[in-house]
Amino acid sequence: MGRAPCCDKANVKKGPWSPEEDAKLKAYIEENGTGNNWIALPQKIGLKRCGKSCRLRWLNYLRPNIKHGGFTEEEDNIICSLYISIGSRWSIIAAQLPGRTDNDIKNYWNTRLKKKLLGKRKQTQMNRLLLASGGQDFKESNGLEENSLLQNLSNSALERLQLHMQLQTLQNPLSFYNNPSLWPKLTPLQQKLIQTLQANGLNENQSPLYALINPSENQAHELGQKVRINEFASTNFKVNEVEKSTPIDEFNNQKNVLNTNVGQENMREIQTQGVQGFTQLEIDDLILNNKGSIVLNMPSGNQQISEFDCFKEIDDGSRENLAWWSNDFDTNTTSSSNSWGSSSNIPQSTYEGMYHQDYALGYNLQ
DNA sequence: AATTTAAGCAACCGCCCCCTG
DNA sequence: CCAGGGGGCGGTTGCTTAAAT
Repeated sequence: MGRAPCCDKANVKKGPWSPEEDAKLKAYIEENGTGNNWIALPQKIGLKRCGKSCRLRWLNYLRPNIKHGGFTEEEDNIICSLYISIGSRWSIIAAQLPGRTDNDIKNYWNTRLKKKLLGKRKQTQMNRLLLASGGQDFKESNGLEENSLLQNLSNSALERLQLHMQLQTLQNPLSFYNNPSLWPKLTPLQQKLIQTLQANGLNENQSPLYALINPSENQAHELGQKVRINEFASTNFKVNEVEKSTPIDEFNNQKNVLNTNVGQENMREIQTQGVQGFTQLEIDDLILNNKGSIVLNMPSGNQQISEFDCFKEIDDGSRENLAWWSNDFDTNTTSSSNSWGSSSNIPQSTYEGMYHQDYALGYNLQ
């Protein structure tokens, strides 16, 4: 049993409003107001429209001082900053822009502003992060649903994170994302491996051992998401490696991965012939420390970082902001999509604190 | 010039908050 | 205190127009 509809669906007109309908509605409301009852309004005027439809038409097009199109650079900045801070709370965003409606801003964001912000090239870069983190694209490409780094992020949060990083990169070329010196360090043995390869003029993929710590694209695909995440970690970002396995599991996992990744032949080659410049102990160490899951920088234990630690170098002191990316934010603070109004159950201080943090960043979108 | 594809946008849908009786 | 229903909201649809082929 659903609830009763707000109007007689069979007897209401749908679709675009005619000038006559607009005129009727506008004239009536200007003279009498809405009477605080939208549902009853169309009957009074003699309009065959749903009350909600009347309300929408009035709020979005007929009421005075509505602006359409021609968004200014300043408005763009405000929309973007607020979107990053609070997500798709269009009514709140609209409240900061006199004359703009939530619907207009929503459409503007979805069709233009988002594209303006995320250029083609940067989009590709960010997709890599999403892929590596188990984002939707990657899920679709390999069907994996579990073990994603950012699986606690909602789509909206991911998008905001993406935008935040994008803007961070544009604004600060020395930020974490653009600064290799901030990227995680290789272990001494891993450095030695790479140096040895370079010294011998070998391509990385010519070494079966190297494949242990840097699987190729299709190898990663075969191995699934876990490897993919770490592959990305090895070259670009610190990411979180969720270790759920027991040591025995890890051992078996390692065997499976080695069998799949390097192949029986390569493993035999490594084990029987060794690798030039490396002792058997070092080879074992490399294999063991990389655990088959190709954990380059987080072999085990202490080097692991918590989920959001990986972003703490985005800009120092702003780690608090990152809480707003998480699902906790979306679910815990907004039991519904529209609980952000003046009657919100969120303490005002929290709201203001959140609001000012990113808003103060004053992103320049040019 | 005709057709297809993409973009823009108005309007609808359905959920949920909260007021009222 | 509770249930019903109106208002408000975000997500989505589908129509129109513009651009590309």
